[in-house]
Amino acid sequence: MTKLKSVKTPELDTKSRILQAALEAFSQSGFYGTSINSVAEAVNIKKPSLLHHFSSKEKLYGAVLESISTRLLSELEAAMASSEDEKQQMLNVMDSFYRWNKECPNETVLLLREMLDNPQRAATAHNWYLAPWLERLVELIRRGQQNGRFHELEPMAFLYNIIGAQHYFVVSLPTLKQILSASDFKALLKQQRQELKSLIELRLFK
Amino acid sequence: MTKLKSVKTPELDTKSRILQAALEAFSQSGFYGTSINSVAEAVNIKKPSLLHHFSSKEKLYGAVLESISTRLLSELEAAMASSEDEKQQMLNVMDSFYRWNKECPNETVLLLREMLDNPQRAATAHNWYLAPWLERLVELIRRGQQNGRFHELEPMAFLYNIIGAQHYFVVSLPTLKQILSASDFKALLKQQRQELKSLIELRLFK
DNA sequence: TATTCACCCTACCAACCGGTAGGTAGGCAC
DNA sequence: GTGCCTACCTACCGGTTGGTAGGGTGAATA
Repeated sequence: MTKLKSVKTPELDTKSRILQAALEAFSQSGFYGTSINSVAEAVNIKKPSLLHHFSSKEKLYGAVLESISTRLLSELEAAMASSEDEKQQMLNVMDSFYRWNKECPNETVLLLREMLDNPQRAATAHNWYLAPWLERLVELIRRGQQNGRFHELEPMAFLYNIIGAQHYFVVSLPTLKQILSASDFKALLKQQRQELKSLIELRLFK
Repeated sequence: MTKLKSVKTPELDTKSRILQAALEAFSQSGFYGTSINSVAEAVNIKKPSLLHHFSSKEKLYGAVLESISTRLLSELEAAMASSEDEKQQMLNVMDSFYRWNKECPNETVLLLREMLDNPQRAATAHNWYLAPWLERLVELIRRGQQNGRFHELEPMAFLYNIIGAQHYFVVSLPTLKQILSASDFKALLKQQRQELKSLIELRLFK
């Protein structure tokens, strides 16, 4: 088991520090690969003290997932409220998704892991993390198509490819970083973003 | 731990049956979530007998990865040799990638898991499973661009988005299957494939 | 016939897992 | 003071893990 680097934000209370360390651990090693002991060590407490705050490993894992989910949802709401224009709204939402990926790669990875480990739970109806994003964006595209501003295409299939491309790119960044030189890596980051934007504009916008 | 259904192909020798069961187990539960005992049970032998064929869990895991890797490589060679025309070659390779995803979702999932679990090992230079695909396709696109048959774009960024979209779609199929009705699911399968093809033709082909 | 060897087994091990029992120290209310 | 709370601790539990030791068997080899 790799030792986790300790979380150094003493201004947070213990519970938040546990959540933070757990997010990092679960995203790096997965549910089974993470021991609550290692999480406890990362926040400099003993295992029973951690279990005082979260009564079981499952509960801790659930709390991490929930904190991600609520945060992601509020991000979406903000992005949707930003504009009235369909094209701009579309770009804003994708931008918001990109920013989340970039700022919280741990969360991105963990949600993908959850989908691999537990597809049935990940899919429990409205709990699935991508569901609200897809729903809102499908509506948005349909609206744009009725207004004659978007090309005719299957919104779901299109969105899944775009979001999937972005999602996959983010989770493979650690690998790419090891393969490419620093300058190539940085260039690819920019190019991928631009390329994705081109795909959206070329395929969706009239 | 979920019990694995036993592999019922008695014509294979034990070693191959172990590999097969291990692939399924690792892809479903990951390295830490899989016990070699459960793999042994799936092929109706005891744990020490499994360890007779693969001397450790790591070795078994490595053997599974290697068998996938060699298979994937031969798939690529076949696809590249299929045509001289750049456009057709491009479509053939993507088709080959698609077929692999479809026929061996376990392998697809496992390789993604490996990237999440162990980015540094996954990236060990020429071992990375996508490296040969990307290399060959980058060359192909460059050639097409010189011939004036492909649009000017950054091959790597374009390819990563396309392959990422396909890859991500495959690993989320189990989740999607639980969310959508059977007919919607089937329709989405078709639409996504068509949509991806449209993206390639629209963005790359002149 | 004697020996080797691949294959599979039972029995066992130390290490680690998630979780519990029970106790201590300090803060706050009365 | 007493009582009660939160936060943390040490010590321990049963169960599971990856891996080892060593024995049996049957087919090939000398």
